[in-house]
Amino acid sequence: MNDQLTDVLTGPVLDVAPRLLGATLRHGEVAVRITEVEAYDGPNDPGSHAFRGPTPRNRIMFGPSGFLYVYFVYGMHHCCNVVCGPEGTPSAVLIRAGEVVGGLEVARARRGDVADRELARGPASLCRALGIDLTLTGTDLRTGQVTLTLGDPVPADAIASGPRVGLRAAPDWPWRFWISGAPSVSRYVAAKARPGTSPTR
DNA sequence: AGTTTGATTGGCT
DNA sequence: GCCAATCAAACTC
Repeated sequence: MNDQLTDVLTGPVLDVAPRLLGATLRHGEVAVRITEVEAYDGPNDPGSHAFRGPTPRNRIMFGPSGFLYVYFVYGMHHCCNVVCGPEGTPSAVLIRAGEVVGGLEVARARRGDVADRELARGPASLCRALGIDLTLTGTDLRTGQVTLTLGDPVPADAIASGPRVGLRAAPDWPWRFWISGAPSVSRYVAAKARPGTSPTR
């Protein structure tokens, strides 16, 4: 079964990332329309978790496209990615933000007292609204508990791009894509400098 | 076996 | 604007 989703996701990550804008990610009742993503290009990308080769955490990225890669950071947050590219190419697209379009009550209960447009604003907030955690890494997005459904492509003139958020490596690559003007798009934050490292001298 | 760090968020000086 | 929270994974002996 070679559906449209598989075909699209198996392409180059820089094509896949903007194509995921407007797509719907669903887990149970909660569904999110994606408004912001970032591309990570495996072995060629010092910002990627897969840059230094396979590990227990990132191994799902080395398999075929169409699976969910979830990781845990800062001792409290989950972030989720869609694995893309051909098998053996560890590329992925980080799902950074979206608007809740289904299961609003459940999402509100998970997120607490925030405005609806902020329910899935930022990658960790999005995972929390959707109830995504480490147990869901490796989920098949065509047949699993978490599913991805493509929307109509967002026109190129409605897509903006810029540097990825919070990266110390390759901070200038403009591999973050978002729907221009969408209120759920997160704010840009530069990586914090490492102590003892001064930019000049 | 011990140390460092982080694809973040929310609360407070 | 700045900084603490909090721990799994990666990295370094």
